[in-house]
Amino acid sequence: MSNEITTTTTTTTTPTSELSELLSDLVSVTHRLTRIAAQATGESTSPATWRTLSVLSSFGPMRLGELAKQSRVSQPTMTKIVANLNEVEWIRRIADVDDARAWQIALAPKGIRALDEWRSRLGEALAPMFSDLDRDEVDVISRAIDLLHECTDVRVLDVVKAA
Amino acid sequence: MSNEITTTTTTTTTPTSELSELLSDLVSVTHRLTRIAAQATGESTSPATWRTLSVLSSFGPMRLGELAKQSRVSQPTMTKIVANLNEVEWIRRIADVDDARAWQIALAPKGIRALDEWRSRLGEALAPMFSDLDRDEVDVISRAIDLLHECTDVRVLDVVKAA
DNA sequence: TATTATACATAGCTCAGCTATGCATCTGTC
DNA sequence: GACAGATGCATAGCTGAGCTATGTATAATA
Repeated sequence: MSNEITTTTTTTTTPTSELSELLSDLVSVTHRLTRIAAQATGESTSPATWRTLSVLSSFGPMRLGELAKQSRVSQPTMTKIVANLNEVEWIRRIADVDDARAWQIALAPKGIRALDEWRSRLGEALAPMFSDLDRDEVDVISRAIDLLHECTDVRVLDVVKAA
Repeated sequence: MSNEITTTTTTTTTPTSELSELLSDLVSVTHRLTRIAAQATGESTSPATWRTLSVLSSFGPMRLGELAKQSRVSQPTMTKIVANLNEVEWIRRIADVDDARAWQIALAPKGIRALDEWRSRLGEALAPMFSDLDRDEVDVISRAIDLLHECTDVRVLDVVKAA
């Protein structure tokens, strides 16, 4: 590494430089993990689709546009994703009683099953790489994921507006 | 869940089912983070390219094929990436003295700078979302990243050794 | 009722990544 | 040392995800 000069000694605040390195590392390792997962499971379904299903699973039915924001894709992209998901009956479109332009997109039983199966496949594919971890280490990762969820879930919206 | 029979009873091991959930969560949150990063920084350069530069930065010069494995892309894809990187002079191709078919791909000064700048941009873009974290929480994430690195890098090292 | 805003759909493009294959070089066997 | 197969990279061509721009229908409002 080339720019290691700026190691500060403060106790509580995290200097931006350090955060930068941390976050870029995270993005790197994370992206690698995604690729490993994709290759290991021979995935044909796009990550965005799984993310969409996850969002529906976590937050319940919502409009297509909202779903697009949550899943971080453009509205036209979400239109495609939803169309595909509809075709395989992983979701249902429910007419919005208050607004004839809109749909509520809801997870269908098949979608729930598919999501579960995906998670299993993912776990099976990746587990061998993580088999050496002990309880504590798994716990660290688990807590980190929770933190990342917190940080990316809610404020996401604010940051998006700013950009 | 198909192969849950093999869950051992030792106290320290983590059942596959839990790992599955954990890992799928990780992949989800991770992918979201990637998209946030991409959108926030208005990235035009592909993640694979940054990953390639990171690998070179961490492990030093290596062959194109090896780089492909490390970065988890196919060899033809890496050929493209390297061609692009070469064009903007972020890497240099060094003829391999032992094998006229091969090149050693090395990070060039411009590439080092570009990588640093990317990390900064990433940090600046994402830092606001993580500003509320205290030292301990940052530490948890940091340790998780280390663990992930270990778990995903292992074979990488073998591959490196092999060469 | 006419105008503007909003929600989703469609069209068309770009680019990353893949497989299949080609070409050059290396390695091993006779 | 020459030929066969293996290996390293390049090229061709395809697919699919994502985007912007725009269209169409409905809402909201003056």
